[in-house]
Amino acid sequence: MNQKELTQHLKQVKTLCASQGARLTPQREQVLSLIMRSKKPLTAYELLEGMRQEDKTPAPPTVYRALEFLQEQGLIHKLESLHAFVGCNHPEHPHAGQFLICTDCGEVNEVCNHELDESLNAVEKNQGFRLQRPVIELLGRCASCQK
Amino acid sequence: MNQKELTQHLKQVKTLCASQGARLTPQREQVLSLIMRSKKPLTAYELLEGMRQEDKTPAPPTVYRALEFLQEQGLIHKLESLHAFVGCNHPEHPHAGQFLICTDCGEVNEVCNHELDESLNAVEKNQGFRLQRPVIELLGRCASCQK
DNA sequence: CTCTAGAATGTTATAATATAACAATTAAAA
DNA sequence: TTTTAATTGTTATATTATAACATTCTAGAG
Repeated sequence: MNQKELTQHLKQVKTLCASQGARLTPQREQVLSLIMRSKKPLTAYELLEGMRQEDKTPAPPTVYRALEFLQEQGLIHKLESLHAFVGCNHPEHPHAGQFLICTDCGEVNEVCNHELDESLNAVEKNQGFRLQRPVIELLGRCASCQK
Repeated sequence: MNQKELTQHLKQVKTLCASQGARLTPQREQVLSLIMRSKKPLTAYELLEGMRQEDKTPAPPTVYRALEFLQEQGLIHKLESLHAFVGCNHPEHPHAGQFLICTDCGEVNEVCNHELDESLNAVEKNQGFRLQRPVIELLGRCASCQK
């Protein structure tokens, strides 16, 4: 996401947070910006690096707290298989993500496959299971890396 | 899995490994047994505890190596969202697992949903993505924990 | 059977990820 | 303005995982 897109995104996110009574503080906004600008998922410690100022680096709890907040607001997703975080492009309606993760170039693509959603619903029904947090991370090689 | 089932399972697994030229050493067998007997997924360090003998505890690389071997042989699955391992009940034909994980009681249920598999195939085709390792972990509440 | 190469294990150290606990500060609400 | 709750700062430490190198074991060649 380039600077222009980011500005636009942040504007939308601020409105969203305001409507939820959630406070997007400067620190949280900084973490979100770092994530949205990155082409690749970022780990907590990579974000800490990114937050470093001339004189001081924040401590781990700082970034983990920001990440917790951003996840709660549905502004980012955590990729369990990578211990890393990616931005959510559709924060306006909460959803669990489905991710295609290229093990070659590292790019991550959030997809919204309806059929897959329905399969999950079916599993829920069959098993009497109440799904709260689906983790769908599809690791493999993306189209361009196969050439 | 009870003692009798475990014995039966180990017998099958030994045959399987033999046919692959893979060596199921006593240590690897011990780790597999601990995992198969457990009702809950076990972390690497829980397994280390389980491997402790009167006088000495093995070091972390010991258990991580055994876990690596067992995963390669398709005898166990790693749950990324829990940093823990569960046994595979159908090691005879290799497969990626789909897991229902109860966040209440901690039980894990490996399911084999065909529809879900097909959805994954569809995603692959649509996106030109070559799926190598799907991570499907469905966290929620199991039927009995909802009562 | 012996030798040897490769596999497996042992050992030490440390990297990478994540959270607990409590203090200080800031913002919102009464 | 006060006071309450949320946020941030700080220190320490827990948890998960791997690197690097030494030693031992095992299967197969000769």
